[in-house]
Amino acid sequence: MCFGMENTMDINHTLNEVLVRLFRDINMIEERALRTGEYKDVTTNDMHVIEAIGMEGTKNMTKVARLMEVTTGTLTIAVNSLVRKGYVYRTRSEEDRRVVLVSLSEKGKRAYLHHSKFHEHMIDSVLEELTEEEQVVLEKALTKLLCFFQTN
Amino acid sequence: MCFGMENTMDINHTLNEVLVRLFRDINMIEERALRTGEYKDVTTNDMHVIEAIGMEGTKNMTKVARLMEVTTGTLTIAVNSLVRKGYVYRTRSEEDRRVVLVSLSEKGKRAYLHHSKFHEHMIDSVLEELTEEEQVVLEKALTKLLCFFQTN
DNA sequence: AAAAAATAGTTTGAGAGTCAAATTATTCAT
DNA sequence: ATGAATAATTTGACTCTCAAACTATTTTTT
Repeated sequence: MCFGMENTMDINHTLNEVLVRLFRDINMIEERALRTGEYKDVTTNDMHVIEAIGMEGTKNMTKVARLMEVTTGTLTIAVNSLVRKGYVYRTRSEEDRRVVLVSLSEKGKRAYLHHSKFHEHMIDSVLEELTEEEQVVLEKALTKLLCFFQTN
Repeated sequence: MCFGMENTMDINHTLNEVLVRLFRDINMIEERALRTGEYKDVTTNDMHVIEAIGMEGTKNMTKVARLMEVTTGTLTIAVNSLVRKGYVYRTRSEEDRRVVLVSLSEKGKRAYLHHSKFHEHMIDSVLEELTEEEQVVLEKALTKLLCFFQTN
């Protein structure tokens, strides 16, 4: 009922349609779902930084940049903004004073959990209408899709 | 074999992993796959414009902008660049001189086909490992996923 | 027919995100 | 102790985005 995915279309075409939409809209969709209430000022990119920093303690800039596959210069700018907005702490390491350590503030941790809850909710919502056998097929297909990307 | 998706993980977790990766990396992945050879200078965004203009004749700016869900101002800039790079023609309508008509050049059409081939190849790669019933299940699951996005 | 309103597109100003290359500060190695 | 390597930031340039101002043209109203 969501929109016209009538079964007159062949599966190949339908799949292509769905994937094209997912590709094109996924970031916008996720951003819209995430930027609510307390987290109005968090962009998708901000959220990825928050995710990469993670809940456990601190990480240095190079490590976070590598996780995100961006340059440290790019990350510096993203972290500037997140520090300004109060999601991230930035401190200099005492052992090696070249190193900058970043970590999530309480607000940052709340945003992290907000984000994970969204993902859980999404997964649950998708899975709850599928049988176990169907879930296995979905997993197989998506893993294959990722595999295709990583080798092409 | 692509990466560690061992079956010790429960399916929910695996699915979440895959979706997170697809979310985060899909644009980068697609861009990397598309920007090859002749099409080195085509960004993902450029490709979406090319897709929205389409293979059949001309469209006006407003129509293309609506398809892409961006403002006409944004589209003007994208089209400037695509005209400069030789993928798109821009002409003024004779019937209504306010209207600007855009269409794909030969190079633009080749890029369009390059893009569709990539998608076809991708879909085939995913489907070739699934039985017909599994394909039906996959379609159902993905449609559900898209549905979730469009209503949440 | 003249004036006002509506429409199509471009331009402008501003902000986010990105990279490569230059720069600064610090540590490691010889 | 000097030179090389490393960590991060800064700079300059580009793309993508929007809202709002603007230009040109067409349509509607009076």
